Amino acid sequence: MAQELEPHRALGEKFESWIKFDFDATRCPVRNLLDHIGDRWSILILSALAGGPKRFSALARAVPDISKRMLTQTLRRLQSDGFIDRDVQPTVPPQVTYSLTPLGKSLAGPLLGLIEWAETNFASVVEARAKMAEAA
Amino acid sequence: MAQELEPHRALGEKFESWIKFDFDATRCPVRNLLDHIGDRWSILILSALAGGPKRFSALARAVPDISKRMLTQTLRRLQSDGFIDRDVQPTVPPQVTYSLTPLGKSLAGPLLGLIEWAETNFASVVEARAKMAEAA
DNA sequence: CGGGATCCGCATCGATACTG
DNA sequence: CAGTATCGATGCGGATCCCG
Repeated sequence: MAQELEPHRALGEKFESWIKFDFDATRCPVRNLLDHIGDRWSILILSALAGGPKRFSALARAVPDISKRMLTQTLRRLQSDGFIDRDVQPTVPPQVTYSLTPLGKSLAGPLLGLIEWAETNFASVVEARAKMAEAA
Repeated sequence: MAQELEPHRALGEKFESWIKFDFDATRCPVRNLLDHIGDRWSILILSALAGGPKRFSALARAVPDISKRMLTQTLRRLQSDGFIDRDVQPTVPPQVTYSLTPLGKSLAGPLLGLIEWAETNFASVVEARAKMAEAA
């Protein structure tokens, strides 16, 4: 009846195939992606840049609770993964603008799916947690 | 021409709306989801269970490099978030089976999207990293 | 303005040993 | 079998100071 395999079945089959990579993070695509954007900040930064290019200080303002250290670190990593571009204008004072690469933009689709899920199902999760808490 | 907004544009607009939550993890759905399944193991466990219910030891075998400690901890958390069910058969020795709840299954869709992206774009990421490395 | 360098606390996680 | 308890390392991440 469904035109495709149910998502969770498909996910289960995917999982089986990962074993072939011996769960080596350098070879398993999923582990690799998780290791690189699964941290606290990457998805936030990527989302912030999704609306258009932003300068370093603008990013810092957009994500108020990130330290400069972590912002720099996260940006470097996203850059070396090919998700964002770094454009330096050698003016005084310097202007550095970050923007999504085509690869970065292509990641926005899947990310958006996850985020929309979070928004629609947030209430259910909170409810589930409340039930667990009162059971304890 | 696109029947919907380009994904990265849509993501950018989402991001703007998160600011209203003051980036409080207890109220912002996205931060909350990230805090709970953004760790190293949750997505792996969820994927392992997507193929069908599994017992504790079966999960340990499916994800070889997880310690019992982390497996237990991750399972408890996924359970309290309402993603998985824990079924205990009071036999000797005990049998504990974990399975995805409907909520957990509903998460499989978005997750699958992300995973398929990782598989198709893994090569590009590796290539980007190689370019960065040689530039240094 | 856009970082780099350094110091350091704190939470996370792994290994090991023990239990019902 | 399916955990719990305890200990210890490690490394993430914040705070601070400095620089071109």
